[in-house]
Amino acid sequence: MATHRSDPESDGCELTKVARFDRLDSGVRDALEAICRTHRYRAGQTVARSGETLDTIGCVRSGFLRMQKRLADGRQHVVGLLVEGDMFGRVFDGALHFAIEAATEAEVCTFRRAPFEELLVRMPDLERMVLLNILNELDRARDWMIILSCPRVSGRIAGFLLVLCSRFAGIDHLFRAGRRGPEVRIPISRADLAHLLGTRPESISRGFHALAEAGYIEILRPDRIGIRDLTALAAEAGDDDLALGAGLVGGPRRTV
Amino acid sequence: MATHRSDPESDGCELTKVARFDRLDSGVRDALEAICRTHRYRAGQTVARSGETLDTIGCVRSGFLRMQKRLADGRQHVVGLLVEGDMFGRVFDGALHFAIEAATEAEVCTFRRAPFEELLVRMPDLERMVLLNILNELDRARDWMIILSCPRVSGRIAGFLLVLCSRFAGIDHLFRAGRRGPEVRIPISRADLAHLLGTRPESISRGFHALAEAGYIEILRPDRIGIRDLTALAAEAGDDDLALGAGLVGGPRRTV
DNA sequence: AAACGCACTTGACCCGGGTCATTGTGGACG
DNA sequence: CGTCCACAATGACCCGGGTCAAGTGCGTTT
Repeated sequence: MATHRSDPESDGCELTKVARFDRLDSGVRDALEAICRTHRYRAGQTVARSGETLDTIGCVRSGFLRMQKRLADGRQHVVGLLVEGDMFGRVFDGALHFAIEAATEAEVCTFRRAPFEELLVRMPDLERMVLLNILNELDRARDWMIILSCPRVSGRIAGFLLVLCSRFAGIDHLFRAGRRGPEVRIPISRADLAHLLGTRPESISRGFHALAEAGYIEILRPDRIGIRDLTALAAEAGDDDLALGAGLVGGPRRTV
Repeated sequence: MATHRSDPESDGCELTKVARFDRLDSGVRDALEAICRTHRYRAGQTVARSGETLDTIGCVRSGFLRMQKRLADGRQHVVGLLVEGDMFGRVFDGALHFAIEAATEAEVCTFRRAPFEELLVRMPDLERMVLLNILNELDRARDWMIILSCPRVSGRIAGFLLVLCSRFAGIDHLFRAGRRGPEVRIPISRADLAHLLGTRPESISRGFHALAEAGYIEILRPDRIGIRDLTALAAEAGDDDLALGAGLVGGPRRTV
């Protein structure tokens, strides 16, 4: 990691615990462990700046990172979230086109770039995994474009909730079955959500309350939403096949 | 290619003419040529349907393809354009998540999938190229999200024009230096443009004329736009560094 | 040359949401 | 226990653009 990164603590790293790596054979994994370090970030800390050329490849172990681009007019747009298991950084080349920040407390493990790329060349399995990872990311970006294309803010929120549901299922501090249906935790503020969905905090607020009034969701707390009608949400998002469920935030859609 | 594809004519293929392949050594290229066929499509023809599992990897030789997703509510959203040199289809796995149609007359060459993947495994250079291609696509998708995030339609149009300019520079039937500045050809209809930019044809029209009234562009013909003030366009699009210029429609941003 | 079709343009109307301002609300801290 | 502060919610206002409906221009047909 570049040194300007307000140096979070750092220590070793057990890759076996990261789902995405458990298919690799242990030789590859051992080689990875050797060039891996773990870093911790507090919410709001910068992980990488736009334009920066990272000397590492990163992998999120816990928490959320957001990728965002600051625009000339001051607008700031989030182009994606990174959650547990997601990788970032550029293999073989180049500068980032967006900044990466911790959206919540987060653990990130990093591989030094040169040895990582060497490994890539020597270990086709690993290169294959990286390639599939990137394909996944591409799919998520496209799904995200579909969500953003929704003309009404409430539709975009609905799409986002669907994504959260499918992504968080199984992670019990983010997704639980309440007595009246599933509940998701929104891990980011209204302001971040607004950036994410291309709108303003006020409209996010209005959107949530519109969905609540329609009976599709229940606002248990600002950051805790009860899902009451999944199908209606999908319709609101304009999603025909709940395909968004696999969208935006991580989750391998295919395996090696 | 799957057989339902209203069979365009097809013949051999000279890969050396496709810019993206000219860095590969001739051995790899010969191997590719052996599994390559060229197909021609008329504007509007379907190249691949959403959900279909292509048995080929494709590469655009001329013209435009558009990737689009039809939504439950009838809306239809374009998630990207493919131009000369761009590749599509999925290596190693999976169904397409969107349909691919010819936006204009187009030539496409295809590689049968199984032998292509075999080549990938045997030829690291090729796999590297494919990986970089996908990374490029990802960047373009993110840039496109930035354009789509622009709240005003005129800003989105401005962003689109920037992309066209940078992408078309050098292709003289699409981009020429007129006496009062560069001129780009818009290769698709207002209706398509509306789908692309997440709006309606009427607003596209109004947007163009707003930019024209501001003096940023001149509408020589509906499909032929004179660029008068590149900087103002960039500002309108909210782009701080003209980064969009390398966006959406193809164009390797990095090389092997 | 007249008629037709298609794509683009223009106008009128109205709703969603951006914007600004104000008012809750809950947690941290003295 | 009260103060402070950040965030969320709500209200008022107005502009952009979605929508529906004509109108225009150009190429093609007969």
